[in-house]
Amino acid sequence: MPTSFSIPTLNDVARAAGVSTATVSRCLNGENKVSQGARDKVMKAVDALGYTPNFNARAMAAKRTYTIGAIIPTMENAIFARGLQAFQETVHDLGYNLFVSSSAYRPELEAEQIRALVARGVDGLLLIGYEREQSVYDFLERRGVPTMLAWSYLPELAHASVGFDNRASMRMLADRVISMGHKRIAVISGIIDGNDRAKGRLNGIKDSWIANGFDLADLNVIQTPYEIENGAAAFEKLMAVREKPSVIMCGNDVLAAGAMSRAKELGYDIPKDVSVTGFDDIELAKHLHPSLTTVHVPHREMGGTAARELIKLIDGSSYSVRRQLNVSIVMRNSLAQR
Amino acid sequence: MPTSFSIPTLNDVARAAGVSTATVSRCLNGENKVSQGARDKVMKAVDALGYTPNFNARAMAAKRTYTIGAIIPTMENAIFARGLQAFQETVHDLGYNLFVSSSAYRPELEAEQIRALVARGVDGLLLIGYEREQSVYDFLERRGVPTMLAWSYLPELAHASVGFDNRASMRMLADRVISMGHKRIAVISGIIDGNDRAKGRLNGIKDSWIANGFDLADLNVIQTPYEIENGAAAFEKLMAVREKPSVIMCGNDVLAAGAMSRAKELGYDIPKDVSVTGFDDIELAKHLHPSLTTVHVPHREMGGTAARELIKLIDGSSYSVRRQLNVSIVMRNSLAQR
DNA sequence: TAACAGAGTGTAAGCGCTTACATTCGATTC
DNA sequence: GAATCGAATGTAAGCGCTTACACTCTGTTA
Repeated sequence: MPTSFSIPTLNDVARAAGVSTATVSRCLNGENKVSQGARDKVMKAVDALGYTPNFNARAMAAKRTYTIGAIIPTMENAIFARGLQAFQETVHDLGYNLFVSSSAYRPELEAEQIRALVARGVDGLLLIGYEREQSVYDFLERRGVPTMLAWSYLPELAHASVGFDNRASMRMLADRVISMGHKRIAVISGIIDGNDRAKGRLNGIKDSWIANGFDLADLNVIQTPYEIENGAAAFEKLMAVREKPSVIMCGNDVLAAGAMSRAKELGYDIPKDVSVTGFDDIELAKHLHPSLTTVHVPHREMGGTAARELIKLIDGSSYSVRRQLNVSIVMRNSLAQR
Repeated sequence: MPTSFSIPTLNDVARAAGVSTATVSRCLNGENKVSQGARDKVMKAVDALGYTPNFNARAMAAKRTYTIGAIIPTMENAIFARGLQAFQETVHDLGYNLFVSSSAYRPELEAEQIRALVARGVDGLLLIGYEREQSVYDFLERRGVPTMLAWSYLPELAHASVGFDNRASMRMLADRVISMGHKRIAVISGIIDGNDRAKGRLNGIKDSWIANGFDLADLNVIQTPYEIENGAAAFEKLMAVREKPSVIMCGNDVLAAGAMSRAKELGYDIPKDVSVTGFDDIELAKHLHPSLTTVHVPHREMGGTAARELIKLIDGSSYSVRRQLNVSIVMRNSLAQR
């Protein structure tokens, strides 16, 4: 008999309802081969005892957790917020729970978190980007954990993924910028080491720069972590040269927001004195002044698709998608003809 | 003998190392009563097999998970980011893992997530604010799950908490605003239903308003979810009256950012035509133009303290803190004398 | 030299579930 | 009326760990 101090178990419920543990379990798991009478008794007992199934025991016996893990590089800014929100809503609708952790852009921390999540028996995993040690992929493979990669797309990628081509997208924007007459471009990039998205975006600019006949040596680039303040500092540094750039292209909207902020402080008129571009099209972008020209990423679509496809994988589908999403340039007021 | 397809277990390691499962377990859990020889054999076997402990089994046997759960209202904007980051870093340093989920400001979702987390055997819980159904607290009490409340402070609160007095803080700001000569205040508040922080902040303004001899009927308030766009829309609505307010006080910096954005679009000069204030002092606040006058909340300190105190509770301390943190007004350029 | 302490190790009993398999029993079939 | 069937239920064997308890073997102590 359970004392008032102990947590009720399946056994307690079974005893209270006068049925076997198997029947209780079947009830709780929505199997249909339980009579109405038994079902009623069980539910009454569950309520009376305030029973909640022990998840760990369940996971152990069933080897299924209905839990998905997601590891994102940061929660500090809005970059992943919208996509993750959509991912979360979708997995929830499909009957799964989501656990999120953040790796602070550190590969070794990500690896540790992957192990922790797998050890907890997650049914599937969402990871951002594709650039990580082979050993991580080997581990995932060996443990048979379905994994979805998002935010990046490479046609030759061996893994299930839904994302966009960061390099081509940024190149598209750079082509546009150059076609508007800009001949002096400076770049505020994210840290590219271990970050394929940042690397792709920077390379996209370089591709365009070279293709348009410029010299790579003339392309001034600063790498800095994605924080507003860093964008501001980088802007100041890039403008402290004799031949000032006519446009500053930023690796994402957060850096661009920082750049624009410092620009105003220093008395530059955007876009008359200098143009600024971003990437991502976070909510803030259109509320900046002037509003920010950037690359729109369909974050919600990406999150939703990633969720649905990952769950297909979990359900045993052997076809692993590689879906490329379309991005689009959003022309607003921070970029002007030169 | 484990096939190449099966996941290695403690048993496999024990067999490979030629010791008992108890010895392996003791090794892995850092107990000191294992001889160096045995330890070496075990570690070699662990490496060779690529063994990772099954977390669910461990949780079940040990009734301890070294995992803490946190449920925050939203990940969509930066409000909770800094505090949560500090919380996460601190629990990590103390040997715990953190699982985060977001409730989208919906109490029933929060309750569901609390149950899920508790069922998973988290050792402790971080919750935002104090306003929730008594049944939730009863459940937590019954299950003996140490819980820390943050972002709010009420002296009469029965639970462990570390936060600040939202009402007094906002009142302090409102007093300051009124002392600067403002006689027509309008408010863009968060949704107060089920949100004690938003409610406290709004009441703080009302307290000040009344104490300074004004009529509550003259205080124009709009409630809206914390999103930039909503702040913009609310601003427009509040300004569309004959007697325009001289200052718009916002429930947080996100709403203020939206308000300022729309203000510029509509051609208002801040702070000459209308002043704007925020709350939280997120990174964006000082990068807005003009920079935003707001209430600085020591988010990192709050997160760190919450983590340390929660873990004390988990470790059996019966003293549950109720710590009030000091906030401060940050005077910047969006608020002017009137 | 006998008794004993203590360090290192092993044995095995759970932890709270799910589920394969066995059992029961009334309804149906011939 | 016997044989058969299927739906509802029960029995009990794990799932992979931790840990109380028992045991062995040194080195000490009286």
